[in-house]
Amino acid sequence: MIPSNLFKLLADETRLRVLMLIHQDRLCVCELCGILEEPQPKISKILSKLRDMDLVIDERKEKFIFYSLRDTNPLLNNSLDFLLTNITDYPRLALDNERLKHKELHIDSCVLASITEVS
Amino acid sequence: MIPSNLFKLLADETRLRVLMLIHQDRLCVCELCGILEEPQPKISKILSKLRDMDLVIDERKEKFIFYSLRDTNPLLNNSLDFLLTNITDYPRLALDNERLKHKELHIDSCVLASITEVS
DNA sequence: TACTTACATTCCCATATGTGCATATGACTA
DNA sequence: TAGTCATATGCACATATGGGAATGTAAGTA
Repeated sequence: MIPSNLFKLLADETRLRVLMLIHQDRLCVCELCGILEEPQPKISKILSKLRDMDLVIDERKEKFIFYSLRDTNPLLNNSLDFLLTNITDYPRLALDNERLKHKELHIDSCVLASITEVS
Repeated sequence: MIPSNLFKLLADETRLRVLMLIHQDRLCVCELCGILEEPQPKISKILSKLRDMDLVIDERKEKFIFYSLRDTNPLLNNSLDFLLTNITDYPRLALDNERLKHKELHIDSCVLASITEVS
């Protein structure tokens, strides 16, 4: 992939936040919605685009589909890792990561059930 | 700057090519046009935007204005450095860099004169 | 002062793309 | 088999932004 097109992926704030999260963890759509506080169709469309570009792994577990980032693009990984390393400089991403770590406290109980079962 | 906005800068191919070049060297507009084979207003607009964002240093030498990238944004530097390190994976950028190294061969003689004087 | 050269800017347009709302799909369950 | 929940998709719209052509500006030169 041409580098400017890769950066285009990272140029949308919500999409970047999604990428950061699934770069670190396997997450389903409703978990992402919960952490990011964004509407479900928005998240689904983002994941749909990433799926079309073959950048994610999607696995169904019962009613949920879990997404994680495929480790194939060095430039993508470098960018996300750099942000992760310096996450304190990026408040929004840092907050997302806080919520990721404590995701049980921030999402619906139905999702919580599935998480405990999966993990 | 919010990271997605920084990536937006890198998401345009021509602008990324300009950034890569002035990250490595002090170049005037017509040198950039010569190396990139892009029209002058296009390059000027790109530099104008970068200037507005306070990302470049511009210095006039006689008839020419030389631009270089200001070293202030860690995410920007990390991205450009990564591309530079892996430049063989990015043919277009690699070609630009070839032309940068041999720029005397690719640009107008009037510009050549200024280069030899400056360097 | 007129001219040339390097660079900047304006205007207009085409295009791409993110968003919201509504709805569809598809797997699981009672 | 009907219903529910998680996820996906379609449509319409607003917006942003890159591009080209023409023109403006400003510094140096004859």
